[in-house]
Amino acid sequence: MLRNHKKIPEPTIERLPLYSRPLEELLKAEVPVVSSDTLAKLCGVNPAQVRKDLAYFGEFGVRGVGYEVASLLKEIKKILGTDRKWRLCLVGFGNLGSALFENHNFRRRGYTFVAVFDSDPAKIGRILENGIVVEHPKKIKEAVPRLHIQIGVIATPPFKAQRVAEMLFSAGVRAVLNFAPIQIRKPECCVVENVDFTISLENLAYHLAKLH
Amino acid sequence: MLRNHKKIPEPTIERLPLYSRPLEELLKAEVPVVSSDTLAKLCGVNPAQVRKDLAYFGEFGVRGVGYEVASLLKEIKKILGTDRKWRLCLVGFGNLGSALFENHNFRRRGYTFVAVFDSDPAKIGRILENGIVVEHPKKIKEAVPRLHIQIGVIATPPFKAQRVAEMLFSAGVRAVLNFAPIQIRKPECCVVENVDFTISLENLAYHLAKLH
DNA sequence: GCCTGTGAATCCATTCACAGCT
DNA sequence: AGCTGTGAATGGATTCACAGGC
Repeated sequence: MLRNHKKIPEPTIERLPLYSRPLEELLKAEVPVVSSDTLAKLCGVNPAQVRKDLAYFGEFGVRGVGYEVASLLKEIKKILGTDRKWRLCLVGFGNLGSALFENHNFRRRGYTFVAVFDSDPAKIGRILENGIVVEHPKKIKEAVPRLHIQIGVIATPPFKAQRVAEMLFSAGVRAVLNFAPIQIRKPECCVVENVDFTISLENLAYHLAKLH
Repeated sequence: MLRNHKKIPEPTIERLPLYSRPLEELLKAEVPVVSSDTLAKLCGVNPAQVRKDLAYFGEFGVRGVGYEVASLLKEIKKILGTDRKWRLCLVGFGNLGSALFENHNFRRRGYTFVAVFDSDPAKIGRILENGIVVEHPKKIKEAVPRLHIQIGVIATPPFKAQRVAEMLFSAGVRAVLNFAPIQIRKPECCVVENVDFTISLENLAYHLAKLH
C-alpha cells in the first residue's frame, strides 16, 4: 500500500467496496474512463469525496481526463485484499448459517468456506458442498491451522457467540464476522465486524415513527 | 419524543439499540440501577457518549445514582418505536429470505412478516408459518395497503432489487431493509437501510492484509 | 463522594475551491 | 477547457471537564 504514513480514515475504507460495484458494471459495459463526478453520482456520494478517498492510496487519475476504469478497479481490489482468496469457517449452521454457506456472492468475491461447525448432534457429520463435513466446535482449535482459516463467521445464538469467538481467537483467527446481536470482546490484535439486522430495523422504525 | 427542537445525530440513534441489549440483560439479572460508566463498558463506548445520547431525549438519570434500568429500557424502546408492533413483507424467498423469515429475533422484537413474495413459480403458492402464502411480486401493490405493511425487506438478487424497491415505494411502503448489494435510489420521503455482508468482509480483509 | 447533564474543547470527516497537469 | 489532487474551511460528533444535585 502506497501511502501508509497518512492514516486512512475508516469511512474511506468502507466506501471503497461501494465504488468497486459500479466500476464492475462500467468494466462490463466497456466504458474505458470515468470521472470522479460520474462515479460519485453512481454511488450517491460527493465527487470531492471520491477524489480524496482515492488519493489516499496514490495518484490513480489523470488530470483533465479521469480514472481508467480497469486499472482503478484493480487498484481498489488490491487495497481491499479482494484480489486474494480468503478462507473462512462458519460456526452455527442454522437457518442463517446455511443461507450464508450457500450464498454465491461470497465465493464470487473470493471468500470460500472451508469448514463448518455446529454443536447440534443432528447436524454433526452432515456432508455439504465440496465435501465439507459439519463438525463439533471443539474441533476449531485443530482445524484453523490445518485448513489455514483466516476469517471466522459466527452465526450462532447470541449466548454462545462470545465463547465461540474466544475459541476462534485462541485458535489463531484474527478476523471475525459476527451475526449474533451481542458485543464481542476481543483481543487488541483482532478485528470484529458486526452485522445486526435488528439494529437496522430499529433504525427504520425510528425514522418511520418520526415521519408521523 | 421530548426534545425534538434539538436535532438528534444519526449516530446517536444507531447506538440506542446497542444500549438496549445490555439493559435487557441487566433487567433479567434484576439489577435495579446502572451508571453511564458501567453501561458504557458493556457497550464498548465512552461514558460521556452514553450520557449525551440519553440526554437528547430527556433527563432519565438521577445525579449521584445512575439510571433506573427498567424505566431507561422502556424509554429507549419508546424512542425507537420498539414498543410497537411493525408489519413487514419479505421479497425474495431464497436461502437468505427464508432464513430471515424464520429468524426468531425479528418476531421477539416486534417485527412480524405478514406477506412473502417471490417470482419463482416453484415457490408461488407454498404455504408457510401462520398461513402466509408465497405470492408473485405483482401482488405487492394490492397487499401493502390491505395488510398494513410498513416495512419491506428485500432479499432478491441484486439486479431485481431496484425494481422491487420501486414497487414497494409506489405501493406506499416508506421504509426498506435491503440485503441486495446495490445502491437503491429512493424518493425523499422514504428510508432505506442497507445490509451488505460483503462490505463487512472486505473491511475485514483490508484490516487483515494490513496486520502484515 | 458519586454520578448526571452539558458547555467548551478537541477531534475527525466532508465539502469547498482552486492550483496544476493534460 | 476539463478533471484531478489537495490545502483550507466548514460542519459534526466525540470527549473533556466541571457545575449541579443526590
